[in-house]
Amino acid sequence: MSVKIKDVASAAGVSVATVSRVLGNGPVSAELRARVERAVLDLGYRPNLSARRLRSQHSQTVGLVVSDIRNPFFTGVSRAVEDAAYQAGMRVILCNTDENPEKEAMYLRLMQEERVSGVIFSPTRETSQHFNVAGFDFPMVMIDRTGPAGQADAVLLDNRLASIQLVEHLLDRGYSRIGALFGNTSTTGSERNGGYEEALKLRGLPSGGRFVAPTAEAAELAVAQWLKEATPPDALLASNGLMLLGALRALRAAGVSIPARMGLAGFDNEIWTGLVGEGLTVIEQPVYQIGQIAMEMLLARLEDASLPIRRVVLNGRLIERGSTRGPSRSEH
Amino acid sequence: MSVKIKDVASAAGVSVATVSRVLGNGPVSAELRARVERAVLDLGYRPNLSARRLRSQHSQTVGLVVSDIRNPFFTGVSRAVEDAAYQAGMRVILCNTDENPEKEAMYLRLMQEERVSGVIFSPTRETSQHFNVAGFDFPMVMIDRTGPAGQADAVLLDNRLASIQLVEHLLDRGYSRIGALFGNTSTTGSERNGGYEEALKLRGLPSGGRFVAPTAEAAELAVAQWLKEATPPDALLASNGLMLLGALRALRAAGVSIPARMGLAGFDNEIWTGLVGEGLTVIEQPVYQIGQIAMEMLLARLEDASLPIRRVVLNGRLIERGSTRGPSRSEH
DNA sequence: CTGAAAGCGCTTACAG
DNA sequence: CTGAAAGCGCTTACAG
Repeated sequence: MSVKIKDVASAAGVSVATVSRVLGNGPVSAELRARVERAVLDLGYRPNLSARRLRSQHSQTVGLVVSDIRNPFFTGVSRAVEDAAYQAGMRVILCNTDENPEKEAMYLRLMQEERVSGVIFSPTRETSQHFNVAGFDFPMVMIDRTGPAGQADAVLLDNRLASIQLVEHLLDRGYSRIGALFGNTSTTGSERNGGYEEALKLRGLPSGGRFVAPTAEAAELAVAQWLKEATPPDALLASNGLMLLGALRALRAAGVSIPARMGLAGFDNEIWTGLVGEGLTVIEQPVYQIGQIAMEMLLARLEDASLPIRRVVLNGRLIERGSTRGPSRSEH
Repeated sequence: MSVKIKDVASAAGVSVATVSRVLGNGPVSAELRARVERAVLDLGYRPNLSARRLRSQHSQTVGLVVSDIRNPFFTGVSRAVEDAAYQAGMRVILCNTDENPEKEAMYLRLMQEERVSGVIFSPTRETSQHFNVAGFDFPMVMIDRTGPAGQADAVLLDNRLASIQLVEHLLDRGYSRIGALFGNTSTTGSERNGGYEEALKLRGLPSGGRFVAPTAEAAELAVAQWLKEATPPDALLASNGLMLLGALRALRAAGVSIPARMGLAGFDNEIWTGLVGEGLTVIEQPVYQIGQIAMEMLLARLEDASLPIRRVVLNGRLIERGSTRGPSRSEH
């Protein structure tokens, strides 16, 4: 079948150990090294990574476990993780869990079978509550969502602060009945709701965040219903790109003008948020950096397992656009 | 360290061969099977996939080599490939090549080292021209872009037809000077240009497609310059989602009204194309199916290497939106 | 610096 | 149906 280390050894007239050392940059005389390199090229030899992993007990592989790679946030993160991983000579295995705790469990089992070096994980709230990092042979870095309190490294957005910024921006612009939609499957939703409530309470205003599935469809439905109620909000905050999209669709379908009749703001600076109407006000997350830092933290821990557990909290950036320019004066 | 098959064997009082057979659904008596399964559960045993792969000579892994996972087309494809792969008990290794032939070569070498079962590949034109599928030990399925003529399975859009549909639609709507932007790194761009020229020639109209890097930035620049020329087009066709975005930005920056002063249409039904202004007319690609079919073709070939080489060509779907409603009458 | 030998954790003929 | 043994392709002590 394919050429193996033994073939290279005979072609170069050395032992397999020497070939292995050349490949691994071990101590080899210049002459033998040259002969081996010649033979590798001539034969087109490619080491078998399964054999190498089995023998060396290092898989040089990291798992990336997220809900759906098609969520632009995770798309961006994954690209950063890949870049950093390949630079460090590691492979990435990507897993989509669809916010489903059973799939999460299944993929984590798979990661064990792969004997991955580590995992970068964005868990559902359910999973993060009752699972024990100690039950796994590999370190984990949580991204976007907190894992079990203090058990693992994490890189997160300051969700509370971001929500506060968004709410205060809306209030400054003259909106007063601020509604909000949060995802019900992650800790992120709860944290953002926390900031939202805090900011309103500070001004003595009532809050009324609603929790729905973190999808465009669920958000669209929720907003459509909300508009039919007695006192609908005059501004809406949506907790991720998909939900912001759903909210926008519902408002358009109902003919509610933005920003006059309804202010609209949310999370994730996706391409379309800058193109739609006069633009949607959003909190931009440092997506690429989140992936990059997660990978750095993982590599650091692989170097030194005794490192203290770390949480890196990044600030989002408020991008003000037309969708929050303020309510129409005519209503006052 | 971690529990291995030998531990399970002693715990169950059987040989390692029997444990292996239970795991692989081989012929084992009900009694021994039960004892082994008990032991597997008790010990939390997880087979080591590197060892399994080395011994069985089956990696159960496919490589997915694309230019950038953040291109929504490839994001969608990758999700479909993952889904199909995991269902077939296979793993996916994702590689981003950034339209760079050197990275492509590097990752294909890596695929050899992984001893992948097969690769799903979207090559640059340069790579596809002078590379030999026979030089690899694994089968490939090309997606989105033709590989070396007739050497490998492929699943493609009918790019020529799609371009024709787009051009005829623009002509029907009253546009007459139709410009076009195509990516210069793939066969896809050439094919789409072919359809574009053919459709115009049929009506006796001049064509003038321009080839640029398939990025939003390059397209934006190209359109900005085009607008300054003596006779700019009255409609523009852009060959993928990123270029369509760039074109849109350039038109907005120049204050050119769509669809009155300039019709705009392109490829890829990305979310924002339906949200912007009165919507952009696009050809929708069956993204998920492309990934799904690619994986099916790969699995079929792994079953039977003697299968004839196949090309699956899918039709796009024209979605007519406001951006091509027709030029303003005032000009006539 | 170099080589012979052991062994990583499995699967798979081979016998029985 | 079951087990003892060989071997997948490497790396890594161990001697020299």
